[in-house]
Amino acid sequence: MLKPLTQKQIDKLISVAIDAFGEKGYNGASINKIAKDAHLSVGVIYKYYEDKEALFGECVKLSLEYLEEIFADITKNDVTLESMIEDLILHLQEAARTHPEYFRLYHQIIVSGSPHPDKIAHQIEGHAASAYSRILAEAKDAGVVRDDLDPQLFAFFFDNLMMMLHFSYACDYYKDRFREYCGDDIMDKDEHVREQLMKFILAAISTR
Amino acid sequence: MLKPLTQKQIDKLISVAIDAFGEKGYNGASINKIAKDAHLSVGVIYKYYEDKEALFGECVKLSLEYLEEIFADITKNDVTLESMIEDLILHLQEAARTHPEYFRLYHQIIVSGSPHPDKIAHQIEGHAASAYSRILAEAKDAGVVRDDLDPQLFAFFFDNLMMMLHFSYACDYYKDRFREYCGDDIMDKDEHVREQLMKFILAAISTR
Amino acid sequence: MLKPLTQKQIDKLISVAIDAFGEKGYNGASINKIAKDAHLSVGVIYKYYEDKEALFGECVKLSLEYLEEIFADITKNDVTLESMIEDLILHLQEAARTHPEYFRLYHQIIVSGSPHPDKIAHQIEGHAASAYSRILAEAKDAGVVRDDLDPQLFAFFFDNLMMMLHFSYACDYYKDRFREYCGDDIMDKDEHVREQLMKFILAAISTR
Amino acid sequence: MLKPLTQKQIDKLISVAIDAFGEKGYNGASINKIAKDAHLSVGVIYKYYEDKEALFGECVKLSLEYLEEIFADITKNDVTLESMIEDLILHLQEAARTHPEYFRLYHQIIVSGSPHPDKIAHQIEGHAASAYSRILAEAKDAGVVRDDLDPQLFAFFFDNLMMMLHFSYACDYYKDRFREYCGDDIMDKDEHVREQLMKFILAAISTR
DNA sequence: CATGAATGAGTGTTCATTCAT
DNA sequence: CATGAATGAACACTCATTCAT
Repeated sequence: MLKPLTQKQIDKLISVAIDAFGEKGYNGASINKIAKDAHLSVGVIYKYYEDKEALFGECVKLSLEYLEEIFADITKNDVTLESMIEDLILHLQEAARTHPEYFRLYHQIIVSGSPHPDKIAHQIEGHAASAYSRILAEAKDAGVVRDDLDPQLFAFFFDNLMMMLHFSYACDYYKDRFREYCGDDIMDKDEHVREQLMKFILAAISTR
Repeated sequence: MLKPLTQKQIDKLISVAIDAFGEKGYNGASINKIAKDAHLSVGVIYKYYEDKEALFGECVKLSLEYLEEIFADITKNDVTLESMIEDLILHLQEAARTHPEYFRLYHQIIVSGSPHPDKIAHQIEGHAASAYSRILAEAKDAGVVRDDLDPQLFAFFFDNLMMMLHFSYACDYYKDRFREYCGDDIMDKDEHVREQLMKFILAAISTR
Repeated sequence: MLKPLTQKQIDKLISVAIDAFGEKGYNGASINKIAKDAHLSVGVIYKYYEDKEALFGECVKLSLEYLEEIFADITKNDVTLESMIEDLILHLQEAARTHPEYFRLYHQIIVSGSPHPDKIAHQIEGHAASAYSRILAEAKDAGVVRDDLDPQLFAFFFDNLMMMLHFSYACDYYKDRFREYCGDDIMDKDEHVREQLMKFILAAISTR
Repeated sequence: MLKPLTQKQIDKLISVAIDAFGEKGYNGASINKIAKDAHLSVGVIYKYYEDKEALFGECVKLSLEYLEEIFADITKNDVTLESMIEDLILHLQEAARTHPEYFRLYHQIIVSGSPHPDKIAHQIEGHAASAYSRILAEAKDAGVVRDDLDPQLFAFFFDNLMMMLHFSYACDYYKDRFREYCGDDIMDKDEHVREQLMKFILAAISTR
């Protein structure tokens, strides 16, 4: 951080790289093109990052940190289970719209067999997992959640729905699929989607 | 070795290719490496497949056919909604275990970088979507499904859970995530997972 | 010639090969395509010809033999210098029209650095050279040819004109060039060309 | 060696490329081999030239420019028809000796296999054709040229002789042929050749 | 030290040649 | 022995990485 590259330049680099990796994949993205788009020399990138994989790793790390914030925000506000879930969905919808590139990159991690990024990614998964588990444990104690569900599996299913939700707002393929399932104007009905997903989840987990 | 490739050799080629494409993606996989791993010459691949895209296409086609069978099997047995869903989950669990490479390839198609991702992958979606719609329509007619849910969104959420399920058995990243959520031995408890997922889904969709 | 391939098959092969080499050049022509077009297996070609170069050499040899015949024909008829030249031009015009492929191939030899074919080609050049020299020597003795011309250079200039003439009827590039110089309908005025070329040559060589 | 290629290196590259293309033709020449011979990496060629065709194009362009100079030089000196022709022959002899590679390349363009042969080569023709036409038109006006010759065909025959002349000094096959016609020492008697060719041409075209 | 042009291993693909059948 | 599918070196071209400036 004390090196000749300003923070602004690094931010630009990472931002350009996240876009590139997210759109074209690890192999499809070109370091040289990233350098050009970030108005940087290739050389300087290699001063900061060992190789392509390291740059990819950094992008991933930062994207995940961003995602982390979303979850952090939610669990801060101590409210009802229902409002928590609604909040989470709302945040994900908004985040996936304003920063689809982070989600797209997240999606690329899964597919790129790089050994390094995984660790970072799982770190953030861990956060989500524990966040969800906490929410659910509390809800269970409050008696609003049925107790014949394995809380871990529940959190897992829940996160699955959340992941697919944000991918469906951020990634082209999933966007198409979303429209195919729900009609071309589904992307204009965030509230309806939110409401329905809440109904789905609440019914799934609530005591009768 | 100078007379036509045996079926075994072709199978080996396709199997190697599916692995390669599934692991490294379309761009990351190398035809020359595939040839070497399949103990074949590069040239012979080009006798059987016009180009890399054609080989990829063949891999996709075969994977697709395999996935189709799963859905075909399920809807054949005319049974209750509950047993249908159970059947589906069971089949997906088994399929994702015995042929994870098909699901990995499927996943690669979804992330950018593969040629014609739309055409190819939407075929699978189409099959799944219509299978789900049918199941659900029947169930609704039978009055076992609540009617305050948008049927399209419902099918969408349902498919989301199914996709995440098979990816969680087939793709390394998702496998790790699965274990992180549910414990290292979760992959040995298929029945438990199935049972819990059924509970989750049935509660979500059933009339009270 | 006693081998399983009939003479007809060999003829077909050579004919196809001459077309291919003449049109696409040595490198551009494909042995496999030649085999296919000649309804022969690749293998059998390699039984008859050591390699691609040998096949090319054979094509060249046969083409040149064909050209040789033209010259042989002419010098047989003992006539005046004038009629000889006219005969030669006429023959070349006809030959270049009926068998442009031989001339096209001849043209390719010049350009292909193959060491072998040259010898064969020069052989035929030798024939032409001596034919021309003879004609001119006789004419000189008869006093119709000026004697301040080096007979060898004369024969050379004369042959140059003849070569360019047949290339101009047989090879695409030279055909275009011909038309560009003399108008689009020049190919329909063989007699005019012949007459003019004779005037040109006779004036060049005759005693005043 | 990591800062821009020096002009010397580029010149070397083009020179090597012209040799390669001129000797083996467009298809026969290998970019990788050219790079090696020019002591350059393959990659750098592609920094300077879009693709093989572009490199070939540059070689052709330079050769063309050189050939143009020859014709430009000649017509500058306003002299008699005779001296013009002598000048032209002299220039062609010298040029074909000092830069045979340009003429060899020119010849390669003519035979099929090169990209865009028409566009490229006709440019040269155009220059020559217009040069000849001008020369002859002037000569005709001056009454030194007989008027029973089709001026277009005349220019054509004239150019034919000039083309064969320079090819005979530049291309191996034609060189051998030249020697066979005129003796092994013919290449050492440029003046004699020039004188004889002039006699030949002047007699062919002059009024008696 | 940052630069960015040069590098060269690696890519997809072709085709002259071989050799099991 | 003829066949023609298989072979694999070679091709044009790319791009992550290096290093002279």
